[in-house]
Amino acid sequence: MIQDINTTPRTSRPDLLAILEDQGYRPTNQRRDVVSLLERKGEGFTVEEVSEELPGVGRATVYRTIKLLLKAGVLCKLALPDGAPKYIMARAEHHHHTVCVKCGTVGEFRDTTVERVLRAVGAEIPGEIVGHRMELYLVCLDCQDRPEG
Amino acid sequence: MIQDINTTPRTSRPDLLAILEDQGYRPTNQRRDVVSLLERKGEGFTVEEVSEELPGVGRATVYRTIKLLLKAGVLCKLALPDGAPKYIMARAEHHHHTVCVKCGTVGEFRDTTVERVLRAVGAEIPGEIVGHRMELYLVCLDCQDRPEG
DNA sequence: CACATAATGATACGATGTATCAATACGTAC
DNA sequence: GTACGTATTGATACATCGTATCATTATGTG
Repeated sequence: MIQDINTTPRTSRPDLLAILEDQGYRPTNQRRDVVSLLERKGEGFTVEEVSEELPGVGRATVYRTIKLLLKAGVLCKLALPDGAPKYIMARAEHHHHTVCVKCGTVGEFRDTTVERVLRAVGAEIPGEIVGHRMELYLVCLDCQDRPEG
Repeated sequence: MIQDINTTPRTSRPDLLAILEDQGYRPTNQRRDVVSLLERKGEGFTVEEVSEELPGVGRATVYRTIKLLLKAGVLCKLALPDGAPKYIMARAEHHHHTVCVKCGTVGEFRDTTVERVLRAVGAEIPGEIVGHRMELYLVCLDCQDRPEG
């Protein structure tokens, strides 16, 4: 029922730049730099963090590129308990995220039951469901092992 | 299974100021002003909006008071699709929110299945679940009726 | 009343973006 | 390759959502 997709291979590294090109966007050097860094990172990052690591690319351009990748569906934006945003490479399948509230590590899971329940709930709520957001917050095993992080 | 708690009476208007006093906070005039406004609003608001309606209370104090109410559990903080925060008076029972992406109206629902599924998912994920976030985004009936809102 | 402390407000600051707009790079047509 | 129109960029300013600081003020208690 539940699939820990962390142990399954990630969708074979998509060529993010090619995805942008397919949508009619130009493959500029700045975009090349950004997606190249994201492909190396992948495991949960903030935009400011990316921007700091790319001093040669303007901050606005980093935001713009990440916004394009979000729209293209190759990035997910998720929220920490306080609402702070965090990004992670998306998978092909719809899924949800877990976030360790101590170390910030992001995990992923997929559970068909969750989707079925959401659909059932949606069917009984007036209005047309157009999306949802769901994150599980946890203390990961590593952080449990060292109580005073 | 699903309860539309929008039609059930809200927890008999709690005296927010008394709740703060019970926690050892002083019932100042500013806090009185803030909670009085929140008790009249209730249906989804931002802090800036509250602050603008209370020119006599400093912006920082509004934020501080709302933070106290959040900690006390009498307010919920939820996120719009873009992550923008919105607050609403909490109910006694745990519940989730729906947000109309057109008009921003917040609704509430409670579904025991959702909680059971989340517990089941949590049991199979390494680490200790300490919280979750879930919002449904929809286009409410009113907004469906006027297509170009 | 006096005193210790909690609370306030002004201000500055930090994070997360978006809008503007002149300068530049890119793709295409020749 | 050149010229041209347009997409993109970067600098800057601005908007939102908060928090930190700190001198001033209000509050509760003895």
